[in-house]
Amino acid sequence: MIKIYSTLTRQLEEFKTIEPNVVKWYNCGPTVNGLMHLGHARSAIAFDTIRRYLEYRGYKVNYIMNFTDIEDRMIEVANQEKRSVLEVAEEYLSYFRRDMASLNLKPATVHPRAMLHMNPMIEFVQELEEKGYAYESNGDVYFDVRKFKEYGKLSNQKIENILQEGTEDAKNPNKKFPADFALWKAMKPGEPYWPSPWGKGRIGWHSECVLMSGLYLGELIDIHSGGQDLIFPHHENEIAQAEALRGKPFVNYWLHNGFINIDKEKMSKSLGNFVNIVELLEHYSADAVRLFILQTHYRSPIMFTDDVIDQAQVTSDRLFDVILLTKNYADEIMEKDESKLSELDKKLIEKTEKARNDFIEAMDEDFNTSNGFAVVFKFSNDVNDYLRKAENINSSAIKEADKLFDEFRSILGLYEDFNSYLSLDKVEKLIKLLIEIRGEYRKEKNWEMSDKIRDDLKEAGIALEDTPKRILWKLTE
RNA sequence: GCGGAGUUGGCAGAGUCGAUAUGCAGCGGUCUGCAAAACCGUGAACAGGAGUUCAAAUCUCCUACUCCGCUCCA
Repeated sequence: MIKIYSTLTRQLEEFKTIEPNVVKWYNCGPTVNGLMHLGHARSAIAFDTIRRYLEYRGYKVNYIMNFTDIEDRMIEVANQEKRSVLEVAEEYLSYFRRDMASLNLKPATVHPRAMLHMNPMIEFVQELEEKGYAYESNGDVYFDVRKFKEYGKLSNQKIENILQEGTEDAKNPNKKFPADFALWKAMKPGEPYWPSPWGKGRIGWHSECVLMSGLYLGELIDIHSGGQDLIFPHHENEIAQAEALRGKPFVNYWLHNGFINIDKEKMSKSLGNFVNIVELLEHYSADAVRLFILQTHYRSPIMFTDDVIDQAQVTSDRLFDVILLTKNYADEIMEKDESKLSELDKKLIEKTEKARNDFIEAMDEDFNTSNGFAVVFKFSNDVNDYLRKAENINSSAIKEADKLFDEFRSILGLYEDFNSYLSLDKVEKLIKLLIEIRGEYRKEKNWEMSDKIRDDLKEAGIALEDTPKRILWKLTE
């Protein structure tokens, strides 16, 4: 049984989907006005892993993650760079896709974009207005939070404590009440716009996600997720719109990931202390970054220091080694005689089963990847031990271990590409070395050994050709 | 001010009433022609104070400190 902590109830709850074996999940994605940084990566990796785990547990996960491409900051950046918002969005979007791929993040089922959904959003705001939850004011449209009695329930705040006087937004004279939030923003000079019943303007950020989640997943969804900073006001405002309009619940489980801190401060765009993913990946592998993030439970804060990510790199490399060694042996064709299982074989098989169960147990408890990794590391010790101590490596035992490593890798999103590890460059060096050694044998007229090397290589798909001047080699098959 | 999370060994980080978390780094050992790797063992922690309990890192209260949200932000 999977348990999930929901921000709304502030406790662990049994995970039950609306439809059997299907998860409807909306994750609030980034605003594409800059490069992907470690904070985005934390959120994306945490939820990517949870998604992968749910898939492992047999769910079909319909995972929607938006890209916000029209927003105050988008316009700001566009003006700074003297380009259109669309151009800015296109460029950073492509960078995001690139960085997400390099972190081995699975693409969402759909990545919707606000700009492409302007008409249904306008209709959505109109409906809110018709039902009396929204009011127009000088071309803006605001949500009247006092009309929604449960406002504040997600962030656990009383309406009178929200938005104190003196904050920028509370002073907005178009609002009836300081906490009211914009559904539609009237165009200012130089801004992009869409026509609407209230004049030229654009959609407010908080409406985008409600509308798009409804469009792609339906009115009630299983999971809605994002960073902890989105609890208020963003998700609070989503609930207000969705539930006011529809008169029924919007989301069953609210998931929020913790932040990454640098020097005891949160990493954020506004503080300018963020670490870009492109730059980080120049020094550390994507696997190390994923491991660094997943070693900590997704709701806890992470302190970023060079030391800690260095440690993660070492750990990641060690883990990779044992998985690679296992794969090397699992790929070999060995006699499969299960009646000849040694004590060590049997023990390894037992440990494999136990590790799988322990891992599932850890992950079932609100996706506790810390405990999950503890299981993975213990198991990797056992396998390392087996690989060195077993008299004969039994194919059924090592293949089970390899299979479990594959499961771990696919859930945690680690070491996806073994082929790139065995690069042609390395193969080339290896072949040249063998040719050199064979040359020594030929000098000694040790034809038995030199022929063996040539024959065995040929069988492995590497053909050697002895020509007068040099030895040519090529890969066959 | 209001709301929330937290303070665990050298570092990171789980655990939440009774077991050895785990990783990195130490230290010792095993293996070993050399090198490397690996495995095993080991030391070391529960912010401070009071209370509840047979038993508390784990529950309650108090104190101190940290972080987050209340403003665009993952």
